Amino acid sequence: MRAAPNPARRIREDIEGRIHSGEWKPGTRIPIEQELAARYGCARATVSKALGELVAAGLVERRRKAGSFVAHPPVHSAVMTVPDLAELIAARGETYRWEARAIVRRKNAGEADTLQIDGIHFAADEPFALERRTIELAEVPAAAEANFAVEAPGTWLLAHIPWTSARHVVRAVAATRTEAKALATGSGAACLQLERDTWRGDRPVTHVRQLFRGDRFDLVAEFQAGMPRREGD
Amino acid sequence: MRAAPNPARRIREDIEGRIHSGEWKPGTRIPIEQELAARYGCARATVSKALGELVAAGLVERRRKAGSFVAHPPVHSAVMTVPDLAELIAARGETYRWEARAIVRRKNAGEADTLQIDGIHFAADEPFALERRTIELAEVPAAAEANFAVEAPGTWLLAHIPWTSARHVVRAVAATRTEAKALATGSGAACLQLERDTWRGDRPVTHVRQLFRGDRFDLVAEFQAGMPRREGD
DNA sequence: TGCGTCATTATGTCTAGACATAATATGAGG
DNA sequence: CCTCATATTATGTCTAGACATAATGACGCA
Repeated sequence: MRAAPNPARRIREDIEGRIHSGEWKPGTRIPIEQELAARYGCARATVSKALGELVAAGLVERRRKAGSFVAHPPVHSAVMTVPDLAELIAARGETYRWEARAIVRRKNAGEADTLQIDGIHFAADEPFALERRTIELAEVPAAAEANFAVEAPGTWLLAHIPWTSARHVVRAVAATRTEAKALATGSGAACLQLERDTWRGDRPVTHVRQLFRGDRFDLVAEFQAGMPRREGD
Repeated sequence: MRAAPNPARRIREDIEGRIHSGEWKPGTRIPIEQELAARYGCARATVSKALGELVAAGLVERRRKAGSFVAHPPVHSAVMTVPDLAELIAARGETYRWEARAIVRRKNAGEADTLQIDGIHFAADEPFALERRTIELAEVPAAAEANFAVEAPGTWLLAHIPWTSARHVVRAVAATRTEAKALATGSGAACLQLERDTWRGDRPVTHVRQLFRGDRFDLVAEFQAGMPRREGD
């Protein structure tokens, strides 16, 4: 007879429950793995795996010899998804269109060439976001061949270029007169500005600045204390 | 002789490297676990563990029977830290102050009581953020005893109340005349609005709306493709 | 008392093998 | 040619045992 279909999961959820219910407060020592193994009737490796997942979730801390402890107040962080605009707009049921305004290849003396692209993302034929993007041609030579007049650079890059780290800065700004005109809104309108720098290793790949009309766009971030879960878990 | 001090890690880093270098492009099939085990001279469980970590990192997808594949464009998501304002301002080297404007206990017929708190966060005696918070007293009875005229509710809640999930919505809005006055800025100024709903299980704990002057506050989010690593790994 | 050493302990990692499970590929029958 | 049942296959999970490693705490010596 199998003890249970999913011991590791059962252990994880049990401990999660005790932490969330407040039964085990931050700093509380969790029984040693041997004991948990005995209690749940499984191997120590299974307990260890469950605890490992709880560590990854930020709920538990482990120290050799000392033991496992309930982690101190979960860091208040959230996973923000920065979607590909084409997909996001399609998901809303509106037709997406990209319109390039200017594509400039900049030859920097001594430095690497860059490609700078200005354009507008449309949703249902209304301007949705302004974008200015800089691509480092040294890191992304293939970009010189891509036709950004037709395909949005974000979509193209996502499909072609691997990156390893990114930094986002979100800020509220007032639209300048030019920006307001391009976004079909009033001068000084509140806009959400999203800046993103992307690197591969320690070398910059691309920089984007996207400007959204504040009344047309929200950024949503979710956080599950416990697990950065992937679907149906 | 031991094969190597850290096979799992070696495997993970090797595969990571191949993906980031572009040698294995998105969609590429990764050799089956048996073969990797043979190649690296270790047990299949070890390979499986390494692949599991790469899945958690979003670099790899695994499908039963089909095999393991290099994941398609890493989901463009980022970890956004939503700091406690008192800490954030202290970290800037400015003095923090909370000023409550109105504390209202709302008795809702048939529903649970709520506590609504309006106030302002100050940094260096300048208004930094407006806040309106609603606390569900059914979930947080202790809140009735707390003195929110003195202590900021966010700080108090973080220290006292466990939560399990949160949802954030970030938006750019124009300040109303009242809001602008409270923030010492002009009417219609672009502000970053952060709304946060927090739950314990499926029951709401608190709702906050914070309004920041756009020229005084950024939200920064970082993302490391590869691993939501914790220290020195 | 104070300090360095060493045994102990709990986690960290790995192995070899087993069985479960889901999805694909194959083949039989219509 | 299409459809459904079946065999195959690669991942998913678990076990029992082994050894590594780091940190603690106890012991003994100065």
